[in-house]
Amino acid sequence: MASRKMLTLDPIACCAPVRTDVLDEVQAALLANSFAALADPIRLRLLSHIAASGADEVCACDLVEPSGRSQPTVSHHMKILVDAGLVEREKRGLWVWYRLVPSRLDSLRSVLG
Amino acid sequence: MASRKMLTLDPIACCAPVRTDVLDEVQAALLANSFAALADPIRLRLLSHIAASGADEVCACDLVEPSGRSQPTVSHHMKILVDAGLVEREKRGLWVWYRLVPSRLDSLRSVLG
DNA sequence: CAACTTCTTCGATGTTCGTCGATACAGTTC
DNA sequence: GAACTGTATCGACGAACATCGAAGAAGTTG
Repeated sequence: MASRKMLTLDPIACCAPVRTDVLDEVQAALLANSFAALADPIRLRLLSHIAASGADEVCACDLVEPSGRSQPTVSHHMKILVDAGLVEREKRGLWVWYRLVPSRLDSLRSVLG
Repeated sequence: MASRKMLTLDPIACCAPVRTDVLDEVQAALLANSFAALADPIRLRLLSHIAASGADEVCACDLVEPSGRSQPTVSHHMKILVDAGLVEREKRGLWVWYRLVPSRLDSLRSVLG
């Protein structure tokens, strides 16, 4: 609002009342964290790589080379995706396997609609 | 692939072939930029504020106080949303009005599905 | 147990980001 | 034109981030 109505302009020009926010600060922080996980080209390509694979699991060892980044960097990015709940991690023997979490992607999608 | 197949473990344990990425580097960079616009709690609440208002336009002057940030900071964040194509800007008289761009939100949503 | 493999964590570095006060710009009022 | 109002830009600073090499942790092989 501020001092907007103290000016004597056309009253139609400004402003329609604004309802209360639907997102409180906690929700916004959580969502922002999830979107931040998607806000990096490497991570998007890692996700895409898993989604585009025929299998529903992908070995970590198959993510390093196509990403064009070092192995520690890929591990770092995968941790961010896992922490955001977009990907699940499972270690079997020496190898680590990643799976998408469709429900989490769905819930993010619903926020945009 | 790496040296995965040089080890003599259970061949079923590792690894299914991985298809080519669906996202090339250019697409990934563009998408990452869009998601980065959503990767901040203040910007999410600004978007939410516009969406939750009855009107399809919201005056910039009504975004500052509920955001809890300074006017320059809000202006900065709105510019990021506009540059990402998520919001449209229109100046009328002294005031600036913001509108959501549903088509852009839709296209982002479709990426997650 | 010793050597090896995969992945994570640590430490360091350069870059990007959010924030605000001060200032500049655009439009209105008198 | 002078004073005022709403918004954008500038400059600076601290925090967060991406990146990599090196070292550590977990697991396998012989």
